[in-house]
Amino acid sequence: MSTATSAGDAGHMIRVLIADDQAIVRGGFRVLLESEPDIEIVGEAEDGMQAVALARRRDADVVLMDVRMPRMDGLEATRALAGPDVPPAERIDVLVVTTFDLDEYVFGALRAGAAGFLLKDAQPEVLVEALRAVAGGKGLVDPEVTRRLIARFAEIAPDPERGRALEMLSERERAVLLQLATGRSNAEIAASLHVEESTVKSHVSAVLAKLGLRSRVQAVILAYESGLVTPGGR
Amino acid sequence: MSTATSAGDAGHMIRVLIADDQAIVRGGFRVLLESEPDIEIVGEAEDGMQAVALARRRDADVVLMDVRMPRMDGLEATRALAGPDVPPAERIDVLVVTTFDLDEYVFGALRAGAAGFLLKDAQPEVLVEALRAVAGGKGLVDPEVTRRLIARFAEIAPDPERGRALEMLSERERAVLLQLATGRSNAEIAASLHVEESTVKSHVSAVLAKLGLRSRVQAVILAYESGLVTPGGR
DNA sequence: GGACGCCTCCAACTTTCGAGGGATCGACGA
DNA sequence: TCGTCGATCCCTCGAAAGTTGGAGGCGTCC
Repeated sequence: MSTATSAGDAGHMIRVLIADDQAIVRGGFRVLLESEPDIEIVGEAEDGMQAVALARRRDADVVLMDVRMPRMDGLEATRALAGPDVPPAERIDVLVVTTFDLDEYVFGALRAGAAGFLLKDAQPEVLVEALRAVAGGKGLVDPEVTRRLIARFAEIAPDPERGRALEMLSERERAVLLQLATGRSNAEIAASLHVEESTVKSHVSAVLAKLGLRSRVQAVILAYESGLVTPGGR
Repeated sequence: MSTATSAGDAGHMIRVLIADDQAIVRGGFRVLLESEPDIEIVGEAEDGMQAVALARRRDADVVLMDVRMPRMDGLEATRALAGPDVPPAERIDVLVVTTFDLDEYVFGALRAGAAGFLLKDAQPEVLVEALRAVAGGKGLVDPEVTRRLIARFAEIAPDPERGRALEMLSERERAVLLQLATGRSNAEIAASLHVEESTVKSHVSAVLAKLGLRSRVQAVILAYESGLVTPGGR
């Protein structure tokens, strides 16, 4: 929350690395960006490996990342620079720019930690604007793909309303439900919680009774539907 | 895919309805938009009820929707105009514009079917641009909130990689897994699939064996984690 | 024609669940 | 102080869930 020192600051240049396997494309980006007073191109990479290494060595603020690249693709490289496994202090923002408007790329890039996603046919001003937004701690998704992103989001987003029911559970019962949702048996939950299996059974029964369910499977489903646990559960 | 007749077309005006409970705000939007040659304000509403009714009666292309409103809030109104329960032909695009940058509003609006989400402190040009984008079948989310949208998306998006395992299942086995993920018992699945319970047990055992799992609960978890089923499961 | 995978079913068996009783203890509020 | 609630444990018992080892039919591929 405090890292972004307002990118457009006078005197503070946005250090950009361009990663694309085609020299022509890199050149295009370069001429486009070099005319901007607040943007500085600190390097070019022609594959994902180079992109990750150079971004770190040159201390880039933002990496302009293509998806299709040899050796390591843009999504993997994004994961290495901005993914959930990277310590927050070491993260480098990534703006993914690709020719291909594929869900696989869009959702993949965003899951990988990209802060922005643009199509290469976007207006040059949009690219620059997106770069500034990303460097400023904001995000930007091409309007062309935003609709699909929203649709997908609506599809997979849990309903917080359904989570209201979970409020009637005691703390311990919620803990047990959390364990249930990992697929553990009563015996395993007991071991993990350092209590007897009989106790776990009591809790499970209480959970089912309070939520009006008939089996642990239904409890797990509710845990997912309500957002108590998420597929990417970290 | 074919509806969007390129909003900025000469001769084709974007019919906009403004929904906000504060007259001053409506007035602000009005003067801002009336100077645009391709935008036509077809009405104003001061609550959600009015917004929905007027949008339909005036055949609006886009509704500029505030969130906090009396009688029916903007999220509910959005659901009524663009929600998943509305037949595609009757849907009216909604651009949610609010003062408050709350996750509840952002995610709520997008889940409700909004095509765009802006904060009221956005630049006027951005608002106009967003309006055109939405009318053109595109989407737009304020860069200020896009980061959080992406982060949330990454958190809840299933990993398609984990779905690869499901490919080794037979069609019938996948059908059984789908039923499992609704919380049905073996007996209920049997009834629903018009087979004997013993058959269902065979299939369930096969599913568990193929996926290397030990209980139906784990199978259901995999179904969610892989995206075979989603919380918003329609 | 045989091998193979899938779907359907069966029976017998073990293990796990989950419900239905209790019980004790401590905390907290009326 | 009493009542309530949560957490912990106990036991019983019936009902699910899963395993194992079949079997027959059906289609495909070689």
